[in-house]
Amino acid sequence: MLDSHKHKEKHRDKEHRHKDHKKDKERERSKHSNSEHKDHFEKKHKDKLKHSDASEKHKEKHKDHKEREKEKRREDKVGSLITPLEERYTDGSKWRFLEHKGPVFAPPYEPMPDKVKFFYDGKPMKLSAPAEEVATFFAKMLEHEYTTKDIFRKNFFKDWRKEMTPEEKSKITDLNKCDFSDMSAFFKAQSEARKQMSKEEKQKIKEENERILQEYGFCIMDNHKERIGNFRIEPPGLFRGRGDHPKMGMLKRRIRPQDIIINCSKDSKIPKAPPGTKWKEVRHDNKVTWLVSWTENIQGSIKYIMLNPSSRIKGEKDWQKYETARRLKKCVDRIRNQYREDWKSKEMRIRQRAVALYFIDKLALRAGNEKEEGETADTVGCCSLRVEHIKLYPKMDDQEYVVEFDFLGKDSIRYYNKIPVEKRVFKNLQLFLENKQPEDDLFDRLNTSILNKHLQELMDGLTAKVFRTYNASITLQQQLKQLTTGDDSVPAKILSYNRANRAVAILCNHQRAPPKTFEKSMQNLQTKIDDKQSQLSTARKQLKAAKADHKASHDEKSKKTVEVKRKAVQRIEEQLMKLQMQATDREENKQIALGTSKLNYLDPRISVAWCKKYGIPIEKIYNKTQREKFAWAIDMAEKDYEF
DNA sequence: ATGTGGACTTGTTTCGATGCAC
DNA sequence: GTGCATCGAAACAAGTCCACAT
Repeated sequence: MLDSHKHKEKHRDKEHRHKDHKKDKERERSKHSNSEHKDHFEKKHKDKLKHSDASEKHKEKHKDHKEREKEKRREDKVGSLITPLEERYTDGSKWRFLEHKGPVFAPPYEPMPDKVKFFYDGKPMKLSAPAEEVATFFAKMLEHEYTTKDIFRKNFFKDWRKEMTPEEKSKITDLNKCDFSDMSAFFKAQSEARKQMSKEEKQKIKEENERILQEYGFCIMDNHKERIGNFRIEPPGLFRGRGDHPKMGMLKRRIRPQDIIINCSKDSKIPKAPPGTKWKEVRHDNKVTWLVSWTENIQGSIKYIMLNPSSRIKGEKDWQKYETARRLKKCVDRIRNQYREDWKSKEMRIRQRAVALYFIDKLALRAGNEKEEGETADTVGCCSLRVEHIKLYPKMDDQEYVVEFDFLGKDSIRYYNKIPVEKRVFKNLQLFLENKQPEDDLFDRLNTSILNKHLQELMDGLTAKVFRTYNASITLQQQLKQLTTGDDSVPAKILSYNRANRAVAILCNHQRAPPKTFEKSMQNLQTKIDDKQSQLSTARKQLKAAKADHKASHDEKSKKTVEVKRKAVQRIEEQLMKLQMQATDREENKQIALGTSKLNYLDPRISVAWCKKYGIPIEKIYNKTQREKFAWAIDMAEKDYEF
């Protein structure tokens, strides 16, 4: 009794300190960003001084003016981006005013035409509307591999039966006797018909979508009209978990207004629920960023409607993330020395923590939270690695102390890697493995919460995932420096950029299945290259002939011809080179997905600076959406930006 | 310490528009 | 114009991390 009381007391005390500490943290953070900001502008001014040269005074003056304009714009923009963050958000509030129109619901179920039949045990059977709707979900997926999986079928059938009338329930007892093929064919025809629609019809649908977007796709947050990310409620259907998910095939039920929580400001126009319905709740919580939420029935988790990545609120958060990673850059050496020291600790928990952190740092592994067994696919991250996921080889080929990793990570993507490690790490791993079964935790004295608490003490705001961000961004920067050659052509530079990006994607294990049409499209490209090559040799011959002709005649006309031919050769050479770059890029990219790292791990200012330094149009690196998401960086970074 | 709900980021897959060769 | 490959966007699943309760 007494003990537990004491324990509580201590705990509360700790909490207090924790909270105070947090306030300090916020202040600390503000200071940081302020000085970053000042640095940024000071450096630029210095540059300008250096550049001013008497001979170029006029030009410089003009540029100066333009620069000033630009700078002012940037200052305004950055000002609006940063200042409010610091002034307004120290209390944790995310906005002052929020107004929106609520979500767009999935269209109601449209019963199938009577001519489309469902067969049970070979005989046609008319289903009640609710049972029929769920049947259509299965029918629509009939071509998909999912429907052949046992768990999927079992879960689907169980949930489907819940929607049936008592009569249907007693009759339909075996999924194998269900024939959805007619329904499936109907949907295939339907989607075919959609593709065949006339231009006018397609245009009409497009316009209607645009109208809905205009009405529901935007909100007002603190004086700004902002794009909403996902304003449509997810329609009902069958749950498609990834990997070996124990819940695949379960019915994802239809979300109704009475399931919806609306979040907006008190003084805004409150969104109206559809006629005859009511929201579950309307709240006014400005400590969160979401506009709409509901609870999903598969895992019981909450889903949200939030703003688009281009919004101020997401942009600021993104910017903050990279600033944290840059602060890690400043102290990463210290932290690395520290964990190397900790490999020698007499305490097991500290050794485990240090080895895990080493993996997170070196291999960019994810933290690895515990998951509820049986609720999701069996996947792991660093802290949740099990004995069965690693193998130790004291010697392998010509390397010593090799660790082989083989496990399923996020989204059940396989992580396979063999890496030599320091002897001390290896010895520690051997120690951690002692007297354990394959299914036991490798780091039995560690979890993400312990690790993150430790990291927090090493650096304010540091968590496991910051290492991924940091290592990804620093790798991009180093690789760009290493691979880019100043006098390369633009396509060659872009190949270098993609290679740098690729190094990061490999580090983060962002794999992809080679596209189904990969071989073919590679061949097509090769044919193009071959064609170009023969074009080139023809053009070269023509140039030679023209030169000879000119040598003989020495007239103006032949001179012109030589020039024309020379130009032609040059053009074709360029085209050929571009194609070859493309082929190389595609081949190297066969099993690598660049998108995720580009979007989530690479400080966009590195890319912006690189573009500016080498005169590459930003459009070659970022598409429209990406430019919108990274608007803050495009505006902020100069050619000398350093991560 | 441990568990749980909640909020937010990160990730793959699917869908749909676009552009290109024929 | 047609069919098809490619690409961008939407959809939505699956992580991380934190606060709070016990």
